[in-house]
Amino acid sequence: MLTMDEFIKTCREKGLNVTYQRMVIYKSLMQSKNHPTAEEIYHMVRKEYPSISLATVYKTLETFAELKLINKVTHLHDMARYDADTRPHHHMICIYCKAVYDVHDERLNRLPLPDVDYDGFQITGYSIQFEGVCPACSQKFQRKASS
Amino acid sequence: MLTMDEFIKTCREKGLNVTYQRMVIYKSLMQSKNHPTAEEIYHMVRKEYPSISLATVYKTLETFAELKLINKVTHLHDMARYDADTRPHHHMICIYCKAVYDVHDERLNRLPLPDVDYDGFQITGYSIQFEGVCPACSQKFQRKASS
DNA sequence: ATTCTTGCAAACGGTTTGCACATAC
DNA sequence: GTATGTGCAAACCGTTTGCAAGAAT
Repeated sequence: MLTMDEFIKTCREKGLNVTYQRMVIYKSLMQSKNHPTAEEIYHMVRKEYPSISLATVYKTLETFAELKLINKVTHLHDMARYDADTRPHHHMICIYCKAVYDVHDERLNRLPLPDVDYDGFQITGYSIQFEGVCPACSQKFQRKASS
Repeated sequence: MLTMDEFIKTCREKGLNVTYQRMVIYKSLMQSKNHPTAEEIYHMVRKEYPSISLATVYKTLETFAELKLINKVTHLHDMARYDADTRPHHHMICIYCKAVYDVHDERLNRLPLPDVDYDGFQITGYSIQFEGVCPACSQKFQRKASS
């Protein structure tokens, strides 16, 4: 959540050309509260810059996310994944290979809910996504880092 | 995670015909530890039942998930969503309209990690997904329930 | 016999890609 | 001037759909 000046400075620092498109896209995302999709951002941005292309929006968002300027909320969005284990449990996702492991830990099933009624939102349950590095990728990564 | 007998019984109870395809798909998912995709299940199932079609696998998994026989791990998998707020925070997802709200609550940022080194998996962070009903859908739902 | 399910192929929709042109530096 | 980014259209790929044939009840 940067000011426009900070955004421009950060782009320069990260070796990213500062274009009008990038500024408008960042501003739109910053002003939006709903975690919009690329298509939604495209429609917002077109009001201010009608000639922008959808492909540019996709490329720009992906670039921002790689440089951690923004976050992709949906880590595992590429393909649906299923689980036959319907007990309440949590998941651990390898940031490299996207493997999903189960976390069964009773303590995590008794979190205090943030508020029974948060902004009028009625919470019925939750699940925790842990991020990290799986054993296999940990090996690869160490090998890569030490070579 | 049902035995095959329980699975058959549950299908009958839920008004689902018991077919060989459904049994093989459920068994494959049950034996798999990696939260497989539809395509992965398709390949596993084909070893035991080569003539099965990918469309059947998709339809079957969706049917199972609707009846809560299995879980879809990826709730928001349909489209990528982005967020300009890079501070650590959590999300609340409306199960009806899939709207995503932010949850900023300091207490939730200090969870005890399940184990520093869980099965060789190095955890670097986490985020919590709360599920529930947003104010707008709550209204719609109440109206529907009381009419 | 009726209803539900399957398999196929075609359609769909979100996302990516290749490439020529334009822009930032 | 060179490297980088943009826009367009086509390709891609995971998923869904319509429908005729087949299986479960």
